[in-house]
Amino acid sequence: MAAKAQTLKRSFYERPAPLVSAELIGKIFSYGPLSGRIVEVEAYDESEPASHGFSGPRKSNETLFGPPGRLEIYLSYGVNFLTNVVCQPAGVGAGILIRALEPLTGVDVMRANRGDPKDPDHRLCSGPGRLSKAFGLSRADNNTDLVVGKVRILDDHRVLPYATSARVGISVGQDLDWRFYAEGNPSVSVHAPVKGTGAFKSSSSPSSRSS
DNA sequence: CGAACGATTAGCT
DNA sequence: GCTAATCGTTCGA
Repeated sequence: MAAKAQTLKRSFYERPAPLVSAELIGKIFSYGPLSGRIVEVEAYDESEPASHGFSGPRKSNETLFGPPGRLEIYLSYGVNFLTNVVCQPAGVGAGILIRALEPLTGVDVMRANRGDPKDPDHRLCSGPGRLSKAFGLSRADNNTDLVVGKVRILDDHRVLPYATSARVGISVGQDLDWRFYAEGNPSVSVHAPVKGTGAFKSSSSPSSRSS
């Protein structure tokens, strides 16, 4: 029977970020005619320096400290917009970075938004900056409500197995396994493997792997 | 007030 | 594999 997808309720987001993260894997990220299944996320918390909310509430990260169940769009490296889901009760500053989606509908629009006609489907939303661009999300969409707004996260009751690992792209907080991803899914942004902290010998760089 | 850096990505060696 | 692009925020003098 075709399980109909329904919008996640507010209460879904009103829980700790790592817990919500695990349950977000397999859910559907939807914006108008565009949709994609969530296959990779990372949890963040104000209590650890890896978060851009670590230095406390600011005008720029106001959304992150606001009510749960909203979208926070954040400009990274002055180049890319990253999409976050605000979690926890208000004021905690916890969020979830959406890192990758498996495109479901509106693939042609996504490709147009990305501006690369040759981009294969599985790569359109393979990365936090990429999926934001594919969905046309920018700073103007900051603070969008995921429960009653134009962007929704839907549950079609499909369960997707996931694995966990340390988060990527950060220099601190790597001891926490707060990255959740659908193992084997081609849309997962398989970033560089977690590197050691510089204790490797000079000859131990087997970079002979081809892409 | 100036310098440095970041939850990334695309493009070149 | 490595680095530039690009801008808002943070930190130090």
